Amino acid sequence: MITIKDIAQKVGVSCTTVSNVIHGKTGRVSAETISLINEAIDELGYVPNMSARSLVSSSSKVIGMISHLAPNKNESFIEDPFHSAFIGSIEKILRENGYYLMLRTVETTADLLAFLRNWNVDGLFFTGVFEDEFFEALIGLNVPIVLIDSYVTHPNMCNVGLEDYKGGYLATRYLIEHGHKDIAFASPTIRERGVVSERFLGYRNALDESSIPFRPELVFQQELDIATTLALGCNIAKRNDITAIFTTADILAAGVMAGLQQSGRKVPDDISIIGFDDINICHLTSPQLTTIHQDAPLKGKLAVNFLIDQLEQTPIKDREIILPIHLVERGSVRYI
Amino acid sequence: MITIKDIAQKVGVSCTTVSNVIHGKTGRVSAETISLINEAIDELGYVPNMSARSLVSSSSKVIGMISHLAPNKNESFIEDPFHSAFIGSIEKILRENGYYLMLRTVETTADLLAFLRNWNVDGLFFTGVFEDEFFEALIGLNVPIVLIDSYVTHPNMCNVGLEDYKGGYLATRYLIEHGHKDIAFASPTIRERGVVSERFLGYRNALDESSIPFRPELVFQQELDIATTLALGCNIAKRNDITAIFTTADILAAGVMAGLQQSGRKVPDDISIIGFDDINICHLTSPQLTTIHQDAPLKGKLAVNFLIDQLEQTPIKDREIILPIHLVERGSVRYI
DNA sequence: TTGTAGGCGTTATCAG
DNA sequence: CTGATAACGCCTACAA
Repeated sequence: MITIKDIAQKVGVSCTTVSNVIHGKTGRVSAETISLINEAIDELGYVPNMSARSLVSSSSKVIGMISHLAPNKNESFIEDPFHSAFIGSIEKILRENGYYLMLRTVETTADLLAFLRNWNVDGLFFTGVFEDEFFEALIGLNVPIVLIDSYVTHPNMCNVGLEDYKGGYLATRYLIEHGHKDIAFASPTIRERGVVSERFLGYRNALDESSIPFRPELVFQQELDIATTLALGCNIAKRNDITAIFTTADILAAGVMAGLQQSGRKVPDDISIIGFDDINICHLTSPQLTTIHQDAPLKGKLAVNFLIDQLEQTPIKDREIILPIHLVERGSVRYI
Repeated sequence: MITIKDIAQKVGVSCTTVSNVIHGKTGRVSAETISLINEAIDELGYVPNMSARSLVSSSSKVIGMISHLAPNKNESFIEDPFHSAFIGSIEKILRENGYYLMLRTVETTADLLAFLRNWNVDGLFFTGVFEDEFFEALIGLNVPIVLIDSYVTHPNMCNVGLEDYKGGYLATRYLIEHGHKDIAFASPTIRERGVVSERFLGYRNALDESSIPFRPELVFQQELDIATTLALGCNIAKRNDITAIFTTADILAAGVMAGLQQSGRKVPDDISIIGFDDINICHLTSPQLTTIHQDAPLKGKLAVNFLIDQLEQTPIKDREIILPIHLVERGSVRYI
């Protein structure tokens, strides 16, 4: 392993000088020394030892992308295909800024704390955090945190989110404008202050606005795994009191649509359906899925920028970015 | 930050003893001291500093999951939904064994080398490596490497793969048994010694075995992004000389099927199609996709076990595991 | 403009 | 059975 010492020896200077040059503290170093050092670095192929740096500087350049799992569940890190969409985008921008991305699943607060201290983690990303004990633990941490798709805010954190309420509202109004009155709402569990509850609110208000009574029996909450979503489609297929479904995730919409079709119902002839996210899958269903579009890579990018601003102490104007959504018309909704 | 020193002081022993207890070198420590130390560790919430460990022991417990990107391309880390499926599985098992997972994209060999030395990376995962300059660089590394889905082998590495040839063969024979003769082959670029070329070989041999002449014009190679796969479906829809398609990825099959359907062709009435992987998407198409099944979580699990065996110097019998595949009949193939 | 020295938290060696 | 001590690679006062 080539160390700073090696290159200091080769050039005939001290470690300090080498270190200074590496860090651009070039004010008090002769131009010649600088280029000599840089040459040696290239030649010997010097690469900094991050562990040593981390040890001495209490900054590690390690960013954690945390998945908070319920202790009993046996899920994998990336369940929803949408979730995984911006990990790539995040890794890319972090890397370009000299950071490293660790993926880590934690079950308890203690797990998370241990992880942070194990590596002197510089910053964290979370998605879909709720206002629970876990969040309480988060706010005590003195590590920059960026929350994605979370409706919990705190002066210590930044948030990147979406016009979820508007998305729910637009989707529902769109269905209403197409003559639908019996509109189901399908989603994962609606949790207080979560993305889904915002979308649900949009749904409710669009209904209210058109004086369509809200019927609790048209709200379906379940997991996002394929089997469950298919089953939901099959169940809805048996009923005659639903003409349209607003679904809070494309993956859910696709499952429900498949369930409906496998039960002999036609989309959109018998039942209209609208999704959320605008992931690739929208193009794979027939008919293609009408949905609420969001820009996942941009979300990732903004999240990283937030984190980096916090890390580099760049003064941050806003601590929150709400990305716009818009409706994309495809073929899964019809006029009745 | 609580250090080993803190707990040594609290208990009234030396750092050495604490370190020894932590590492289970408990042979020469009194039972009382041991429990005292363990209590203090719990009470003070001691967590090891991995950087310090890494610095002194030249083992970091960091495992890299590397994505090798062509320098110009602007892809994200996880393009194929199948690819992402076992990252979760890998993270889980690594974690259970005391390792940490870093995601990293590299463009050049130099990038990779720098990353390895930055963190004293203990081991690496790669997927879909070919026999190119990049691979040449890999074999020079003295780091345990597990290759996933790669048909390059080397005494220094372990491989986890699939019965790709058999998969291609079974899929094609299945189509032939259903009366098809005009069978297209759709895949990403067929590269020498790659997964796809093995599947292609299976396709060729199944054809040969039934004395069906191979027609190069029925081989379609393109990217896996949705737009391209849809376009392929549309193109095939225009032809009348194809009754069935073997596709080397479900995501591709789904796109082609959608393209066909959007062009007014019926699956499987007009054209039969069979996929590969058996990802969730198979259940979302209508008809559901007949495909070649593989067990992605198991693949991840075996890959990690391989790596850990290498890391812990466990003697390894085989350096290669080929996972079995089997055909799953659903609704996208019909008799003609 | 450059060098010296101390220390970050941990482990290993070797002596008590 | 236990404890000093040096070393890992790097950074930062402070000194020259």
